[in-house]
Amino acid sequence: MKEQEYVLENATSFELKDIFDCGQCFRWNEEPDGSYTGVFKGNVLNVKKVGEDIQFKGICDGDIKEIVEDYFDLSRDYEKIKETLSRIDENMKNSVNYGSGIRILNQDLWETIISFIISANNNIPRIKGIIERLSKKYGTKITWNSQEYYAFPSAKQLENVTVEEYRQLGLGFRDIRLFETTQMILKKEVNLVKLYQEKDTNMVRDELLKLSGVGPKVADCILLFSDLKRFDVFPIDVWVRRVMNDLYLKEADETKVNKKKIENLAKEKFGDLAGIAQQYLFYWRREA
DNA sequence: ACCCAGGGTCGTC
DNA sequence: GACGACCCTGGG
Repeated sequence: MKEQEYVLENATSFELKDIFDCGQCFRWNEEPDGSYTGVFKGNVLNVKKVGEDIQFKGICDGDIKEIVEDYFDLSRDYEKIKETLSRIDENMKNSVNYGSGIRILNQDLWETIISFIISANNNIPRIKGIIERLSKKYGTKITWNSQEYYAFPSAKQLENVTVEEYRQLGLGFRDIRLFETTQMILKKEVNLVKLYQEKDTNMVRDELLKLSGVGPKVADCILLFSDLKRFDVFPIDVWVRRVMNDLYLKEADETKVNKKKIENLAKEKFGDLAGIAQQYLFYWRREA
């Protein structure tokens, strides 16, 4: 663990605000100078955009270049993805244009599972607060630039945490779900390592659905936003339901729109790119 | 003061 | 399959 730097020159499809505010992650915060600092996979990193260059610096558990290339999904051709999606229709063209700097991060699977269990029927400021308190109380401290950061706690670090302690942290009714899921993972009732080896996305989803607090929406978010990295999913939340109804289905009462109908439409329109399409649409509808 | 919604899931009917 | 309950917080 030592301080390192890396510069990605002439970056395309890489806007800090789009990446960190599009709803996929909860631990990146904007600094006064417009850069962002975050904690992930035991690293603390500051990311700054200067012209078309992206400057990374921080303390990393490994080689910074490799860590950045993996986490920021640098090997994927987002320009091509955007081109494909833009050709679908005018709506997609607009949403892709709005969130043109989005990249889907390769986040730690365990952290993503817990984070999205916490996200259920919750709002983003509160989700961030809960995760921060959880990390501060049970995670490993990392000091950088004389500031203290806390890594997301491992399953092992949460092994003996009680439901009551979770409740005190402000988890609300999700306390029991966090407790049960942690125990299931520690006992390998759901084996996270094996999830990476399974090719069929539906098989992986079925495994994730065994976890307490993981329903269809959360499972799809885990599949898309973690380093499982499946793009052939389409997480449907209130915002996506809204935007899909406004653009395509046009039913009077959006809350009564059939989920299966949305799923089928997404599959038909976006195919293997449904996940990333969802993210452009979500970000566009929520922010614009 | 009061009500409502927020990246849903779960148990019950 | 539909329905209500669920903790907590910020905004109207």
